[in-house]
Amino acid sequence: MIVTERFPGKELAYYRALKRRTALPAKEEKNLAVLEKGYRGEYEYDRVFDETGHSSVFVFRDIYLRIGGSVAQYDCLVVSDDGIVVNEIKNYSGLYCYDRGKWYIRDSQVSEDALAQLRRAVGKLVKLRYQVRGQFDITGKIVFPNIEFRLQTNDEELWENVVLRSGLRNYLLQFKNLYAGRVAEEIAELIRGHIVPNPYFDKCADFDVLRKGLYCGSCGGFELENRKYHLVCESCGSKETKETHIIRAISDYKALFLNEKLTKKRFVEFIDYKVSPRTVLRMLNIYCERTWNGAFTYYDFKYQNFEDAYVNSNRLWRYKDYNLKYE
DNA sequence: AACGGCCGCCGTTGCCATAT
DNA sequence: ATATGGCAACGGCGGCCGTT
Repeated sequence: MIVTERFPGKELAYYRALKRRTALPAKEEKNLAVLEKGYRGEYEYDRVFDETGHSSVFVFRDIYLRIGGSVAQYDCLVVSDDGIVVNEIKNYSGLYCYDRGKWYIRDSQVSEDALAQLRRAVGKLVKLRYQVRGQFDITGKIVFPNIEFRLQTNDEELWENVVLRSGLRNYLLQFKNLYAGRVAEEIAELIRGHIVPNPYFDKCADFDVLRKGLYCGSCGGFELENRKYHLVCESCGSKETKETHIIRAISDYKALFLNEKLTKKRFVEFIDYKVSPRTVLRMLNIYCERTWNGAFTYYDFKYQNFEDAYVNSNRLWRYKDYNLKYE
């Protein structure tokens, strides 16, 4: 069963939201593409794992663990009575060569060393196990979920530590035979106790240079006709409720201004007063946790992101979206 | 200088009319 | 029935000002 769900990370969410409202410099555009590709790989891995089934084990997706003063990121941890399996997911594509600790694609060396990362990730957990005098196994694999990935190496140790797309289904199927009882519960509890938010990303966008307003969820256009209940995109004709637009904007605001409080005043400025402040306030009170602070009342989005709020807010939508993208 | 009452500011809420 | 938004009332807080 899934203990922690995977969401697009802070950095990916930040650049996605930023791209909507500014022109990204080439360097950031490239960074965004790398992040998107990585996320697609994790998504593919999750998809196959969901298909093969994980009901008998505990699965942690995309977590950061603070162990002994430093924080390590884990793409996926599988916990059973046997112990912990670490999966480091790399969505590489193309022909990669590995030779004595170095990775190459075509003639250039790859900056990261997946095997070293896996060893570090496992090593951190070994340290944690030592701290609690635990008695369980910790193993790991590098998973390459991209069908276009080819690996060339004579290194036996590496081959023992990788799972290719062709073998992914079979690899994940083995977890069906594992069992999570009392021991697994304890390990899962131990892991849960060390989870921290991603400490490595704390960028904050420049409010003043961002394009203000609301944009179409289908084509991204900012030219919207303001009707009652709906905003209609003037370029593609998609019609979305004001509620949908506001949720999307709250989600973007959260991704863009990590260190900034969300206040109503700031928010209506962010959406360029496209929806009446009265309605905005109602939405904030539905989708956010409010903290009273005298003149400085602020709101915290209850959901991970737009999709999370859109799908998991259990409200009946009297007025529907007519978004061409999803039809 | 310290205290306290008054007032205005600003954000929130209640209520209502209206559109769908 | 429900979403929206206008309007007015409400309430917390800080500043102002007069009194002690």
